[in-house]
Order: sequence, then C-alpha cells, then structure tokens
Amino acid sequence: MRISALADEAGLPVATVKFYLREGLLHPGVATSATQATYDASHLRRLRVIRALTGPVGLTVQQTRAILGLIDHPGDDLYATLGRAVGSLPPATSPASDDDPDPYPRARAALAALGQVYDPNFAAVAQLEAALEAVEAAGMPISDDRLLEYGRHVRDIAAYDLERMPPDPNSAVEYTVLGTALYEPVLLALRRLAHQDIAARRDLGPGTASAGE
Amino acid sequence: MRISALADEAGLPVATVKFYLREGLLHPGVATSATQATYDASHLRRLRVIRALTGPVGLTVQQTRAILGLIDHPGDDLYATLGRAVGSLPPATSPASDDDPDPYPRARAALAALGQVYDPNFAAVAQLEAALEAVEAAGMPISDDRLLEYGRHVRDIAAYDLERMPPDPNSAVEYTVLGTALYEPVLLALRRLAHQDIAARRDLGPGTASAGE
DNA sequence: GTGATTAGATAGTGATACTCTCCAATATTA
DNA sequence: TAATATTGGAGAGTATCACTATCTAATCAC
Repeated sequence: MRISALADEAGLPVATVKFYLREGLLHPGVATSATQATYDASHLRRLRVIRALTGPVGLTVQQTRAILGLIDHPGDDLYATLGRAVGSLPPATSPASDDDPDPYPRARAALAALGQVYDPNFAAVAQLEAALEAVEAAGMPISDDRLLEYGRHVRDIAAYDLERMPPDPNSAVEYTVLGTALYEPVLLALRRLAHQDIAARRDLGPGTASAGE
Repeated sequence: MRISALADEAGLPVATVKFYLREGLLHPGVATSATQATYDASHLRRLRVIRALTGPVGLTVQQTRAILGLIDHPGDDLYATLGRAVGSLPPATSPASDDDPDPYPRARAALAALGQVYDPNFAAVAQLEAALEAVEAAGMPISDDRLLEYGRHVRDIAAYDLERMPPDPNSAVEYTVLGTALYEPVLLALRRLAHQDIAARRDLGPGTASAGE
C-alpha cells in the first residue's frame, strides 16, 4: 500500500499523513526505493487512533505523541504508566513547587472524604485541584455531598473499566491508556444527554424547578 | 474600582481584561469620564467565570461568549437553553445533512438501549455519535454492556444534578449551564483518580491483570 | 502642573495544525 | 522507450487563536 492509498483509506489528505510521519506520530513505511515506501494495516490503524485522539478527545499533536509513546513503549509498571498517561492528557497542570507543604488542599480533602489514596505526584490530583478551584472561583463550589455522589458513581465506572482489562500486558496498557482517554467524551456526552432526558421527562419550564442544594 | 484594581484582584494583566472587554465577554464598566470607568464586584465575578471556562473547561473565547450569553439572556425554556448550551460546548460537531434519514445510528441505538429520548437536533447526540465513531475507529468499540453501565451511573449523576437546581428561574439557568460545563473536569479527574486508586489497591503489575471484556 | 492612569484602537506575537510547493528519483503506462 | 504520474523529504506558507504590546489623547491624583 502506497501513501496515497493509505491516505485515501484513512480519509485524509496525503499532506496530513506526511505531517504525522514527520511529527513521529505515525511509524515510517518500509522503504522499497529512494522514493517509495509501503504501508500496511498497522499504519491505517494508527491513523485512526491519531484521529480519535486529536479529534473528539481533543489532544494536541504533542499530547498525542506522548500517549502513543506510552502504548508503544510501556514501562513494566501499569500503575506508573497510567500515571504518565494521565499526565499527558489535558487539562495540563504545572508541577507544584517543592516547598509547598500542601499544594492540593481541595483535592486532598476530597480524596480523604472519598476514602481514596492521595498521591500529590499523580497528575490527576493537580487536575482535580484545578477543577475544584475553578468551580469555587466561578461561584459554584461543590458540596461534600455532591462530591461523594459523583465519586461513588465514578468509582463504580472505574471498577467496571479495570475489571475488563485484557490479560496480555501490552494489551492491558493500550486498553487502560486509550480507554481512559477515548471513553471520556462518551461519558460526557452521556451525561449531557441524561440532563436533557430528565429535563424533558419533567417538562421543566423555567418556573417549575425544585429545591436548591 | 478602576481597571487596574480589577485586574489585580482577578490576578490578570490589564491588557487581558481589556481584551475580554473588547471581545464582549466582560460587560463594560460605568464610564465616569472620557478616559475612566469604574468596575464592581460583578465584573470580578464575571472574570472568575471566564477564567474557569477558558481554563479547566477548555473553552475558546467564542464558546465562552456563547455560554455567557445564554446565562445573560436565557430564553423562557430551560430545556431549549440547555440544548443551546451543550451546542456551544466542545467537541464541536457539524450539523447533519437534512436528507440523511439516519444521521446518528450509533447514538440512536445507544439511547434506545438506555431507554432515553432520541432527539437528532440535540447537540449532545452528535457529540455522542462522534465519540462512538472515534472509539470504534480506534479499535476499542464500546460493548452494549459497558454503555448500559456508563449510562446508568451517569444518569444517576444527572438526576442528582437536576434535583438540586435552584428554584429561581435565572439561577436555574446559570446553575444548569455552568454546572454542565464546570463539573465535567471534576468528573473526569475523579474517574482518573478512581482508576489510579483501584489499580493501586490491587497492586497491579503488568502481569497481574484479570479477564477481558 | 507634572507624572501616572485610562479608554479605545491597531498591530504584533508565539503556538498550533496543518497545507503547499518544490525537487530529484522512481514508477506506471502508452 | 518515452511521456506522465507519484513519491519521499524538506522547507515555507497559512489560518486561527489567545493574548500582549504600543500608541494617543484625555483625565486623574498629588
């Protein structure tokens, strides 16, 4: 398969495929001469993953490269690989300064309330802190009750995810890393649809709301 | 309060505040002369919302303007306003062509399985379709079982959200629109943390995984 | 009255994700 | 075999975005 056929199959301009090659997102084809290389199904598959990550998931090329790198060269520790994967996902957070004794107070409190491990080195902790800061600053702080409710459901979802991890180590990394990233848009779309569905069923006009938090 | 004081309080450069004024994200202050205007707490509050939306939520200035516009000028129908809000949120989707009899087959099937209303005009339906297409293309299709599991939990979360809607119509719109957008990063961070927590508890190395889906 | 500040407008910047152009070498086809 | 098309590779160009900087005339604070 030559580059034009590959681009056609993937539904992309040849220039874009070349761009991904240059950026190291797509592995090179097998060169058959100075001006020719052949590509196979693995390239097509990779292009589809790239488009999924840069599209609905909304990753930049840099972030996509980081995620793909983890899949291609997983460490021997899935827990650590998962941590690195989350660190490559948006929203990007800056590392906390070393001399701050309690860099993520909101996240720490939240995780304590949920009975979960608090590891300040995990990127998602910084992401949670930033998210909690933002909702607070925007005047819509999250009550403990809401946090517990969200946490409980989300934990069930995560448990479901991990129960279905494939046994093969390489597949496990790919499943976990891609699953974390790819299923997020699905989850958000489902939540938005559930809001709509419930609102529709209650036939809520602006004056027919119920009690506050 | 003058613009420099406002910028200081919000922790932003004056140039950025001016930019938001120009872009119509921030309402103008009260002009006291040709070269002076005063700003108040409402401006500070608005700046915090803007930063929350453009930061962790990851909206562009355009999308932020659309969301703020909905809060400032809500229609008299919360259901429709919610629809417009979701349409302004990423990921952006292009409208389906009118002559396509079934533009969102995956989303339609998913909603049918969940027993929820299918409304092809709702933006989240297109978003769900795009997300499902992407996971499929990436080689990690979602099983019906997983969809049901996600849908069930997410629906409970949405029900919790709507139960706590404030009674006042204007507050209800703000709560619903901002709540949809602002709580999403929290939810995603919690899911990532739950993955980590469960992985840590099981002390999962690469070889210690369980059964596949 | 003098130096700082402001509103408002215009232009510049740096990052990002492509997209285009060009070239010499090679492949395909008539 | 000759004409035409395609390719790999490299470089430059483009469009968008979210600021950021500069400038000017007016006004403020001391």
